[in-house]
Amino acid sequence: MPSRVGDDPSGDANSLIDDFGLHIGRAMGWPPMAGRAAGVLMLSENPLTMAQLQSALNASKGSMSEMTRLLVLSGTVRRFKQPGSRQFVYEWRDDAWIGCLQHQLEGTTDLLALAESAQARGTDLPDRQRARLREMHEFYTFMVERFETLLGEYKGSRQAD
Amino acid sequence: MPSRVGDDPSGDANSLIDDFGLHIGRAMGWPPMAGRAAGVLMLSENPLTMAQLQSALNASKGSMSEMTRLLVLSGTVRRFKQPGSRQFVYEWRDDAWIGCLQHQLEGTTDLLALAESAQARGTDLPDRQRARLREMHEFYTFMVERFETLLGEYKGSRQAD
DNA sequence: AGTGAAGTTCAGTCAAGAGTGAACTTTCAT
DNA sequence: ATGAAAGTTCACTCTTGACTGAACTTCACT
Repeated sequence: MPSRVGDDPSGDANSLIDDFGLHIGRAMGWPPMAGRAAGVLMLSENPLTMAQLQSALNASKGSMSEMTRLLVLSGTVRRFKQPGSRQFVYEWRDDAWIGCLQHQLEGTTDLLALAESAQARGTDLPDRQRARLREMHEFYTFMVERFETLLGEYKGSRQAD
Repeated sequence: MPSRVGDDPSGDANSLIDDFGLHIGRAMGWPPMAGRAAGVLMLSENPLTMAQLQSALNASKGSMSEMTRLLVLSGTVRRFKQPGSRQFVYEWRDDAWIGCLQHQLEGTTDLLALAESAQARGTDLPDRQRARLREMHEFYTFMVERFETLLGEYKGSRQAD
């Protein structure tokens, strides 16, 4: 079972891949496999076909289909066809981290929505509880606003390169 | 099975509790039960004993022990004894959201550590891959720094009240 | 239109993790 | 010191969700 990474099939590179799987996967709310796929693509010189990804990760075709779907959806990976080829290849995007930041913003926005709904459903509660729901709402309002700023700022800092 | 929330045992309040369980629990990397417990405490007029939490959530003693441990550790809930009582009570903290923000900061710091380790392990890779690892490192450096600012700012905005 | 390769879907299997409850330890009032 | 109540631990069960693989669909070239 060859599992090449870049051109270095060492155990080191593989443990790095697995670390990505565990940590980035968890951070993004992905299954471990998606994080590992992200790691492989990040460390690959060239775009990879699904078959290459599959053998690098020692995984099934079905799983690869799902993972590439997730990665493309998240904005971290680009999917395209090389001219004259009938199969897709996948490549880590230069602006991948913008996608991750956007993803965090979306998650926070969902929690803001929950806070709003909670506040709306709790109008007839005693003062203290209403105050708590208000604090929650204020917190997530603050967070969403700041995340938006952060996203703009990060995009800007990259264009300045 | 009485599951009172505040003084309103309606289905509405319970579905709100379950929403907390699903969304906040997920956001904090907790099991659903911890998020539900957080919800009950947030919506309770008075501090609750473990027995009260248990009956509100219709859960086991062992589970309550673990959940209160998580919540106290996260900094969202305070555990103390009322004078003359032999049992602990649990109360949602005024500064609970600071704990959540700190938690996010810690998660991001872990990813920064991963990025550093990845960069260190990838010094002999070709340019393109090294550049990707550098971008990852820069991204998480940026995020940790900004989260720290955010935390300070949020703390400040609360003191101004 | 026909053919084979590429990609997707989905029912089933397997593993990870949440929750339980009984046994155990700690704590405190007497 | 003793005993009852409070709290913790842990082996087990049950649920959830990740991954597989075979059947199916889509696509591009002839």
